[in-house]
Amino acid sequence: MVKKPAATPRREESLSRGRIIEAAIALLDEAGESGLTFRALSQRLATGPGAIYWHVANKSELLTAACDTIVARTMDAPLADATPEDTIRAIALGMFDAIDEHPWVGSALTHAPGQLPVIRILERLGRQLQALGVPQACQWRTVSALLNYILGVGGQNAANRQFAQAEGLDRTEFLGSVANAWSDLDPDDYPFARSVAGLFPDHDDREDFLFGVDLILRGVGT
Amino acid sequence: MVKKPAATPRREESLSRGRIIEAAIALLDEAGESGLTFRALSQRLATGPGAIYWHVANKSELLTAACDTIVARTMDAPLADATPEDTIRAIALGMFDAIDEHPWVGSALTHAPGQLPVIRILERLGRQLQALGVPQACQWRTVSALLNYILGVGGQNAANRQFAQAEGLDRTEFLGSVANAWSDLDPDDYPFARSVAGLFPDHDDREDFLFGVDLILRGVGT
DNA sequence: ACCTGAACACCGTTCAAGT
DNA sequence: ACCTGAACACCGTTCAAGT
Repeated sequence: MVKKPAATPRREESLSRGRIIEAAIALLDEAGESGLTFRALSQRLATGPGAIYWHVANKSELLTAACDTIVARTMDAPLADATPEDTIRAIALGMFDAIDEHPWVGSALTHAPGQLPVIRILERLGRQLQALGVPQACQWRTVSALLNYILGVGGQNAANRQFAQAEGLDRTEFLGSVANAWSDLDPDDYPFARSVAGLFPDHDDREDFLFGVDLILRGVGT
Repeated sequence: MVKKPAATPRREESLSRGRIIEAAIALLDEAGESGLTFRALSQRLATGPGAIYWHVANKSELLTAACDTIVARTMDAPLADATPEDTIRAIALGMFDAIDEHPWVGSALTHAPGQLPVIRILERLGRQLQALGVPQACQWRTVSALLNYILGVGGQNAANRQFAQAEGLDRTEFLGSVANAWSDLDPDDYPFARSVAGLFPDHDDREDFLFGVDLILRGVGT
């Protein structure tokens, strides 16, 4: 008598877009950007790869949707009443911390220009610029500047993490290896990079990030 | 008598790292980021995929090397004597234009944190900040801010191009479709995004970019 | 030393077939 | 309507074998 091979365990709830996105986030957090695979995802959901396509158009849409879940959660966090400047700082720091916790969000944002996750951030920043009295004609350029700075830092952070992970280094080891590489540069060609490599391992990413936000805000104020 | 199948045409010069990078740049310019494939590249070089690995460690190294060629060319361009501020503007604009011409450079930069292409930009910017009299303790944070802004804009530009190309739209059509999508947002949830969508299709990316650079420079000056 | 190209271990995506 | 899973058309990378 031929016995059927042990069936894969039945999932309890039926598939849904929400459950798929939830599983994608968990996978991305555990295994990084390269860990999100339709095969790995369908295994986690106890289904076949094809099933996911019933609820989601393709991988890019899935990644953007996962990113949007994190961004929405971050942007919906209530903020204490504060000056527009402080609120902008809080929004920016919120994104910085979210990307720190979910590095894949940094690169997902870069790959979804003009999409909902980016719009959410832009909307919150823009309102504060209006409150700040930035003239209408300058509002677009000013949010753009703030947003692009935030996206730039986020992308670099994401890439740093991925790089470190690929080499099996932790943050300190990775920064150390970069600092070493910079110190070995030709003194004639790269005096500045060398001069800055020394104080590199002790710096605080978060403080540096905020410094840049303040630089822009100071520019807006004048 | 068995005839051998027509041999693939012999290449004239032998393979070298330089020729591979050159071919990679041509391929990236013609077919975009997704066009760079070891198969496509080896066909263009009239060789097998394995041959490339003799000269180049892997795809990521190849992409970074191609990116570095463009960045080096851009950073080595002589600049007219000018104030440090104007020189910084020229450096930033040089990168903006290079990414405009080679959109893949924008995303390659994001994926090579702390690597040579980024160092080249950082070095040039940093020297101007020194000339500007930025105190040593602030130099790292200030270049970081400028650099991250440039990388952020570059990444967005690259993504915009890729998106437009994937949908078969030109720049104007793409901007129009984004503006439409923004105009359809819920008026209660996204008033700012909607207010800004209107003047969206006529804006000048390059001017917006420069506006952000000036914002940061103004912040540095105070 | 340098090159060849088949083979390996993956991908995202599709689609006939099932329930 | 929703799910299954084999199949398709790709990838990057390796490696025995050639010159």
